[in-house]
Amino acid sequence: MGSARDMAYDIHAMPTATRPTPEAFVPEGDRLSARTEALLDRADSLCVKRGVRMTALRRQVMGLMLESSHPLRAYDLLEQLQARHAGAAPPTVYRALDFLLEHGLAHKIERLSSFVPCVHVLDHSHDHDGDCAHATQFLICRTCARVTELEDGGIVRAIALASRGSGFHVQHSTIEIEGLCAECLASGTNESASLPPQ
Amino acid sequence: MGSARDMAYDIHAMPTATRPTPEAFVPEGDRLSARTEALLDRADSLCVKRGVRMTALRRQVMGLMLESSHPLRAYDLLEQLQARHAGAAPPTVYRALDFLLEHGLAHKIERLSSFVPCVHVLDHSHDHDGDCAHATQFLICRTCARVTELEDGGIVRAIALASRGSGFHVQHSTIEIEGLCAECLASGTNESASLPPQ
DNA sequence: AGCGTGATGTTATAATATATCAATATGAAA
DNA sequence: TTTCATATTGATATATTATAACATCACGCT
Ligand SMILES: [Zn+2]
Ligand SMILES: [Zn+2]
Ligand SMILES: [Zn+2]
Ligand SMILES: [Zn+2]
Repeated sequence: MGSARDMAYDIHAMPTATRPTPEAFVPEGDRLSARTEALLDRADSLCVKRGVRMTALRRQVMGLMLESSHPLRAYDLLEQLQARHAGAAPPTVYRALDFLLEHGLAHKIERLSSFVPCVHVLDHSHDHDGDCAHATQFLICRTCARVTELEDGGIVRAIALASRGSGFHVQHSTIEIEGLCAECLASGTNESASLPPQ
Repeated sequence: MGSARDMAYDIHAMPTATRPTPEAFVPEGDRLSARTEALLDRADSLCVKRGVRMTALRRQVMGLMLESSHPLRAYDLLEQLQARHAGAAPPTVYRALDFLLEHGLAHKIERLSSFVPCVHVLDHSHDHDGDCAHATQFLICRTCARVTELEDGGIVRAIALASRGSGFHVQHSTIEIEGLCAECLASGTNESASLPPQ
């Protein structure tokens, strides 16, 4: 029943030199917000430091996520990508996502089979070394579908403690917390944003 | 109705008219362990208390999970189910799973798109009321693929605290912790059990 | 220019999950 | 018992999510 996801404003303000094909005569309708541009540039320079390439495609996918208020599914991204990028197919998107996930520039929300850009690209003290996989937790609002990324030490410690109690060595944790965000609580709106139950 | 045990695996004790094909003369090969039978009976009586029905199909699916050392995917269950239940199709399994999840008799491991029986069916002080949705956390071993269900208050409190800090009202949390279990740590084996990376 | 590597294009298919409607079973009411 | 409403299952089709496999292309290096 996936439908009616918001259209995202497009991505097309990349550096001209970066653009892959000459097929792109789309009249540059939709610009990215200043914030998005800044974050993309930040992500780009992180990639340079790490000796990996933030290609036009990857930047475009990252841009789509940054411009969205909520998590996007792979095929949402594909659809939006196709508007500008005729040949795009599922692997196009999944590869870009794999790269972004691998480098900690995006995260997958398992419960939603959806993806969000990492909010810590900005403040990355994480820069230099390869701690792309930081410990994160997500707050998922069932009403407005917005997702908030946390990096809460208390949760991490509690998990470490409980795991140690079972003799378990933690490598990665998926923490996805569903409920109602502060805004939706305040406004009393309660229509669920078509999230899976429970 | 006949005792729950009668229905347990004797799917062929169904009205003849119901049976799709005559091919089904499977001679009752596989018995369930005593532990599984006990847990099934426990689950059954929980259902009675709640006024819902632990049908033969549901019991069979639950039994398959209980007999497995690791999480099973829906189509794993389907395949095993089909050995006894000729007409089984994807909805057959997903419906049974929906029921079991709804009543807290099983859990879905999102990271693995797989399902495990709830270990707390036994000690359910949870009996009477409808707290089917207890707060759980899962330890997933990347080497042996076994999953351990926890109910750790420390984790729950840490999550409540962090969420409150964001003005967020928690309804449900998905906590899936990947790493190495005590046994695999001890034995030093490290071949991954084909789990997803990171 | 020639080469090696990583990135993308392209097609096909696997794996996971749900929609829909028909048939049947179940338990309670009449 | 018969009747009825509802829950469950059967059966088919399809939606959604994700990957395999191989060809081609772009980039950096010599
Ligand atoms: Zn992050
Ligand atoms: Zn909200
Ligand atoms: Zn449980
Ligand atoms: Zn293990």
